[in-house]
Amino acid sequence: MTREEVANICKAMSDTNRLKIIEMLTQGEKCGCNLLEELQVTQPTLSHHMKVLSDCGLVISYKDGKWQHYSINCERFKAYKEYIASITCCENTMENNNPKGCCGTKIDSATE
Amino acid sequence: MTREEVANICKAMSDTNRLKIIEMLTQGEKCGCNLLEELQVTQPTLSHHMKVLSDCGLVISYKDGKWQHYSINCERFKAYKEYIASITCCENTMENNNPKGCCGTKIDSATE
DNA sequence: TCAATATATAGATGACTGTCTATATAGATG
DNA sequence: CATCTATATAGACAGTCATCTATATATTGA
Repeated sequence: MTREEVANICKAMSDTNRLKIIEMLTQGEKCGCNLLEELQVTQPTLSHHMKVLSDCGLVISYKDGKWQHYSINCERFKAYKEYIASITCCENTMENNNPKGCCGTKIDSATE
Repeated sequence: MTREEVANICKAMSDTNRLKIIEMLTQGEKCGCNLLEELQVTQPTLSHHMKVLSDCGLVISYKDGKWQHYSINCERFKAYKEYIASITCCENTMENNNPKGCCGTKIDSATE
């Protein structure tokens, strides 16, 4: 997953309404009208949010009659989780040297 | 961590330059001039990015002479990781019922 | 076929964002 | 003090975003 893809996913998740949608989808797939009931937005606004979530690959959907069913794209979200997990801090620096507390590791290179 | 805080962190991470900065800080703390060397932006733009990362609590800094040292706020980032980890999909739904593949779990509630 | 329902698209608008140039502030050094 | 270096602030600008209203499309059911 490229840095740009991660940035796009983060952008999609940078809205509280979309975060709420993702949280709801954690419980399993939902159709648009189900999601709409829980959000204080109009239907076109929800449609816009679902497009944003779909475009970055975080959400997948299929049509079933007049309903559009949405769910989290597990594989895609897993890749995102792995990127986030790779952002370490205390985990891998405290072992080496830690002169100034939790994150205060020394700079190993030059320029100082 | 509230949904709004998560959204703010995601927004801060929704820019490739800021993601690169975070990746660099994974190796340990860095001063502004170190970061600037690796990015194709002007110094005021970097300053802006560091403010965004600081304002959402993802990055902390201290002044040392004329240098400003930045590092990842471990606790804050850990809380973010925990939120992301709580967004489950296959992990907890496949055990129950899974009629349509990976994410196609049935809706347990009403409205259909 | 007609009406109701679910969803998408088009277009508008006010707010926010990433970037720049210009300038200010502050510490280090000769 | 004067100069260099590191960083921050101010202001501008083009682009993007979340939201709305209005409207179109598509499916279901009487």
